Amino acid sequence: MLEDELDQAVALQGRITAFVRAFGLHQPDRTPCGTPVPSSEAHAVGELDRDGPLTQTVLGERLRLEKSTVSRIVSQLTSRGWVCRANRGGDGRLVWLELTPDGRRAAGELAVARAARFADLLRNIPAEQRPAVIEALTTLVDAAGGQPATAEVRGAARD
Amino acid sequence: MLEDELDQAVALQGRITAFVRAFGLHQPDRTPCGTPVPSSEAHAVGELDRDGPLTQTVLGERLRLEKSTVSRIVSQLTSRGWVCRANRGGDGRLVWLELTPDGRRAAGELAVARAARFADLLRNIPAEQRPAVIEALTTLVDAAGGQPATAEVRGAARD
DNA sequence: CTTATTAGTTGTATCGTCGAACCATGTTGG
DNA sequence: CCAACATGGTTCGACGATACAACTAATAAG
Repeated sequence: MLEDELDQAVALQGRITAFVRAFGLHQPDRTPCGTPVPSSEAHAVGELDRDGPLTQTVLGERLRLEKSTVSRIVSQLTSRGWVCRANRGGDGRLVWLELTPDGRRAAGELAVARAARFADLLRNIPAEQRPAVIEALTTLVDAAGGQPATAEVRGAARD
Repeated sequence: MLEDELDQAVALQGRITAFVRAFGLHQPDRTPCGTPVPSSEAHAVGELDRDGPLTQTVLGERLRLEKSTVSRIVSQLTSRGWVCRANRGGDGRLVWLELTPDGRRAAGELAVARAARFADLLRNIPAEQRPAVIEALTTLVDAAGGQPATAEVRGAARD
């Protein structure tokens, strides 16, 4: 590796860890929305709200979580009355997940809280730099996504 | 809020959550470095390696963690033989943290693993875009840091 | 010298995730 | 047609990460 590239890697690492810490991505937070919602559930709800009914496996792929984890999250959401598990025809193994009306309402409230949080962040970025920041993040996601966190790679993540 | 700003906030949110998922920032991973190291410990070691001896409170500020959490992490690191707690003179309440030789060695190995991980990421970004991405992340950290995750704000984090 | 204040520790609770073992349901190949 | 394999989910057990509250020990303030 060239010197420059190493420097850049170190810089990138520093920026990302700094952002994780500064933005509080560390903390196992509950999102406020009437009743506090664990963030893993909020993510799942958001995904279901965005892209209609999904099977658990697909939801897991979207969230990049193990099927066992997804199963648990979905159980919590159903006991909250936000999601219903259905076995609609065809393949009897598939569990189709769909938001209930309550779930859709909750999804909306969560989206608002989320938007507020990010709007605050945005407000601290000079307007003329905003498009560049969003663009850069897109690039970053592409770079990270092309190389999904497989078992071998996954180990070094996050540090 | 203007329409544009809302759109941007939504875009920003989408990009950030996508990155968190794609890069595996979710997963409570162990970093490989001979023995697997929990990532919270890896962060602490990295910080101590970078900026000499620190007190626990200061380390907590750097990592943005509660003092109780820091205390626990440090206990794990000392039992691993990587950090020593010292009561060097002056204020008898302060616990000074310093890496042992083993700790420094481990810090080095972790740094290498980390660098490799980020170098991989970087490799997927076209060379000419790299400086822009790093620059954008710096902007983002500034924006997030100016508005530290205080108790009230913290709730909506991460979602 | 009594009363804060500050640094850390310990106890308790919750969240978040994984991997392995297991059970259905489906699919495939003799 | 049935045995062997594959696939979607569930349950179990383990561990990591974090917060808050209650507590101790040391120091600073009055």
